[in-house]
Amino acid sequence: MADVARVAGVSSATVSYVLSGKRPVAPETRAAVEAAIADLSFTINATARSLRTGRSSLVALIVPDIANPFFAQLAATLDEELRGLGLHVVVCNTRARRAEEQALLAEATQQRFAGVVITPFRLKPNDFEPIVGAGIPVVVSADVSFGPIDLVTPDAGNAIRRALEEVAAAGRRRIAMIAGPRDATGGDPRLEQLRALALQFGMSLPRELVVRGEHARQAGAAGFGELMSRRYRPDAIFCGNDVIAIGAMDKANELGVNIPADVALIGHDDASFASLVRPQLTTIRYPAAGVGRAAAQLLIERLNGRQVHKTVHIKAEFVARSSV
Amino acid sequence: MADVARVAGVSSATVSYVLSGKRPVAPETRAAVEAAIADLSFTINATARSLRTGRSSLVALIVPDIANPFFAQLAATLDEELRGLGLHVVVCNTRARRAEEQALLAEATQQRFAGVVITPFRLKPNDFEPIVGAGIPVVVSADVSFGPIDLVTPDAGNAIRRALEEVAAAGRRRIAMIAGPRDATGGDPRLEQLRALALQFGMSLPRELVVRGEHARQAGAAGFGELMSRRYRPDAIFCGNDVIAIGAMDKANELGVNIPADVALIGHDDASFASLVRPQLTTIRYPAAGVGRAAAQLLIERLNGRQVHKTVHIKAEFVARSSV
DNA sequence: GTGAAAGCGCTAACAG
DNA sequence: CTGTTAGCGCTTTCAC
Repeated sequence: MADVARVAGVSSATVSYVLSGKRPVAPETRAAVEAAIADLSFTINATARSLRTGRSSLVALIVPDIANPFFAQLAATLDEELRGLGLHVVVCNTRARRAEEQALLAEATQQRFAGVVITPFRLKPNDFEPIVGAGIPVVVSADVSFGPIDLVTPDAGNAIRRALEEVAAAGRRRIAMIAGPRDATGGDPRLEQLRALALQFGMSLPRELVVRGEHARQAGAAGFGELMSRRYRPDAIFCGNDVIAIGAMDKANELGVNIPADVALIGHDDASFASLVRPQLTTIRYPAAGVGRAAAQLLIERLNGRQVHKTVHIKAEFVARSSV
Repeated sequence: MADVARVAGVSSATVSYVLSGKRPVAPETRAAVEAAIADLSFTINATARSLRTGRSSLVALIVPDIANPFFAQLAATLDEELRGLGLHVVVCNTRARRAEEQALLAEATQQRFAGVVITPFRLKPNDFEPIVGAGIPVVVSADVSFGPIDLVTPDAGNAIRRALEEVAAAGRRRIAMIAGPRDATGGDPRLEQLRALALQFGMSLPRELVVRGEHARQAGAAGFGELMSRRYRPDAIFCGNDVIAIGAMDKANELGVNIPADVALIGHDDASFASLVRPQLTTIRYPAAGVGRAAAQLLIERLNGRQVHKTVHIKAEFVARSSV
């Protein structure tokens, strides 16, 4: 920048103002500066700018698995929403591991990121104290609250009710669930909610019909196999997410179990592949794009100075396809 | 850091050395510093460090569509490979638009990123001059070369030959392709290569059996519809990638065209959903994880000082499933 | 084993 | 409309 100033015969402040437009610059001066910039193929140093202004143009998106289409879509939407403000999305994979979640939060703090959007998996509310203390806006996308952190969370009651109606209408009574791991923070709200609502429908979700594993295809297959080996076999299985449901389908194929004739299968999220598999997956749609937009909105408001906590509920929706 | 130094009763240089371990520090001094750090919940400012050292810990991954499972997987792998070196991946979506590709390259330059991995779509080789001139290592993952830039590229000859064998064995002769857009850089090598090899098999790929569109599901559907409306109907359709192939399947369902009885369908990439759809998609597998590892490797070598250009070929592989 | 001090490249008062 | 200048917070010689 000093070089540019010299070549253009002006001060470096003027160069800065030409670049930022934060104060008027005479046309000839501006032209001279622009010529010098082109001549020297000068590129402003965003690092120096960030140090000086204390503002970064990077937002971290911290998720358990970027290869999961739900999170990939979330990343795409967030990017789309934030790009207009000159913000970029740094995607970080935690593989659902607590240590990596912590490390990434610390990293975001060190980098003085403009903000963080995170789907925590094994983090506890007080893990957020340092980053919040550092003044970095954080938005959590999760089923459970993390205290004072802005939250985007599903409102799935109706969708689950609709699913149960459908299941009941098909004459099914023996509900099971392939849920997430026991040590995920907040337990498994999807499980609790399903259990509560099932009771209202006169069905039960007994402990022995709940199996657990990671949110992975493999775990879905294992879970399904386990449930099929029970003396009391379920006739409808809810899954923690669609990836698990796909794994369950894998195993059903392998075992020659017919879906939905022998057992109904209900996913969660409506990931892009849910309508691709056969039978097409009946699922609780939780729209990644909607979540991304809400998270972006919340973040932007914080960036604009909002101080009070806010929660946004995103309505989930029952999508009837062929697996029930 | 100055605060920490004051509280610990040492100089800020010492604090820096405690943090970096770049020179020995007496145990008591170190303890005092660490206590002060904890007391003040001090977090090092990565921006200031970057400005001073001229090194960033961020690598940009610039792709046409992060929601495409191929690129999502690429992102995940790159992250995994680079994390050990303390590098983070900034995922940037170009939506295949030249203007966005250019803007993102410029942004990476301004941010003085440690490196860039990019799948260019409408960029020309000289678009890379500024960033390369700025000394930022760039790795391109593409079918065509971008001159002096390190390249990860498919070696798909055998896989395509195998596909053609299969098609020929099924008694099919009328090959078609749903290719990418005409204005993509380097034209469409997948098309050229298919055409050349088809000739060797005594089949032809006439111009009127090539339709074009974006690498999107919608475009695949449109392309399939167009091909089905031809007087000279194909009996085997190759697709530019799996997303296009899925779109073609959508349309086949809609039109009541049976795959593979009426027409065979061959995808490209083996994206995660290829084995999920019914019929399962026969495809040319181009392994995203392999590409990611190769790109990471190339980048790391550059970071370690390699100056000479390098190209890595990743073997593609024919995956026979049910759509042929 | 430790400290003093220069300076990375920029922005934003302040002054004219 | 433009210039001067003081740092932002760190790393790294150089000196002790």
